[in-house]
Amino acid sequence: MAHALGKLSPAEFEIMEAVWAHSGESGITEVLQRVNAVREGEPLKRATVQVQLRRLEEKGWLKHREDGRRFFYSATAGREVASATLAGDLTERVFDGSCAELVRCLFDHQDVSSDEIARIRALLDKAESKAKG
Amino acid sequence: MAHALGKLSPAEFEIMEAVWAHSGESGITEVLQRVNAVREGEPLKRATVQVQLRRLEEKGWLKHREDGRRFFYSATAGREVASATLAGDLTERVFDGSCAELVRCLFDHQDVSSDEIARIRALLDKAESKAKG
DNA sequence: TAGCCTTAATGACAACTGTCATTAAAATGG
DNA sequence: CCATTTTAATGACAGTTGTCATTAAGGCTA
Repeated sequence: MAHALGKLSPAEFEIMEAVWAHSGESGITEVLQRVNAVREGEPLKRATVQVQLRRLEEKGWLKHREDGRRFFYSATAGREVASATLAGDLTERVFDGSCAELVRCLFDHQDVSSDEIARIRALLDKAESKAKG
Repeated sequence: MAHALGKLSPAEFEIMEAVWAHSGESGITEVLQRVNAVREGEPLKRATVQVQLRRLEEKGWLKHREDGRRFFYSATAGREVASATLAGDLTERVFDGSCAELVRCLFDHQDVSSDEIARIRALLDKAESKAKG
C-alpha cells in the first residue's frame, strides 16, 4: 500500500468533511468556503486551510492535481473509512474492543431518542439475519 | 467547578487505566508496574509515567498526597466519566451526534459477535422500558 | 561515613496540532 | 503596462504529546 493513512486530528477531519461534501475535486477556495459555512467559532483563514490540505496530502488522505496555478484536491478514501477508523480505534482503546460496551456507555450518559433506538434495533435485526442467512 | 477535566490523550488514558485499576491511591512505582504489565510494545520508564501523572493532575484527572518523599495519586473521576466523554465527543464530531450512525458504522466495518448483538439488544429493551415506565 | 538505592524534579527534544502573516508569483482588468 | 487580485509557498509560533536522561535530595546499609 501507499501511505497507510495516518490518524486524523479533529481539525483535519473538519477539513476532510469539506472535501467529502462534494464528490470529485475541490479547489482551496471552495474548501475554505465550505468549511467556514459550517464552522462554529471564528472562520479559518485561507493559509490555514491550505496548510491543512498539504498536511492531509502528506498523510495520504488527499491527492492533488494542478491546473495552471490552481490546486484541486480529491480524497483518496471516503468519509466512511475515516469514521470507521476513528470508531474502531476508540472501541479498541477505550472499550476493550467491545462495541456493546461502547453502546452501553452512550446509553448511560447520553440521551438517545426513541427514534435512534428504533434505528439501532433495525441494524441488529439486519446483522442477525445476515449471520443466519 | 475546579478544573474542567481536559481531554485525555491515548497515552494519558493508558496511565489512567493503571490508576483506575485499583481503588484508592497508587504510588508511582505501582502505576509504572501496572501499566507495563499490560502494555504492548516497549515498557515505559519511570520518569515517563511520573511526568504523565503530573500532567494528569494539571488536567484535573488526578490529585496527589505526599507521604514523606512518596507521592500517592488518586483519580478525581472514574473511568466511566472519561470513556463517556471520549465516546460522546466522537459521536458528536464524527457522527453528527447520532449514536445510531456510530453503531451502523461499527456494524458495517467490524465483526460484531452474536453475543455482542444480544447484549446490545438487551440494552435497547432496557432503554425502551425506561422511556415507557 | 561512604556508598548505594529510591524517589521526585528538571530540562530536553522531536513530532504533531492549530493557526496565521507575509511573501512572491501569476493572472486579470483597465 | 500598471495596479489589483488571486493563489500557493514559506516561515513562524505557541501549545500538546510522548518519551527520556540526568540531577539532586533522602534514606538505608555495610
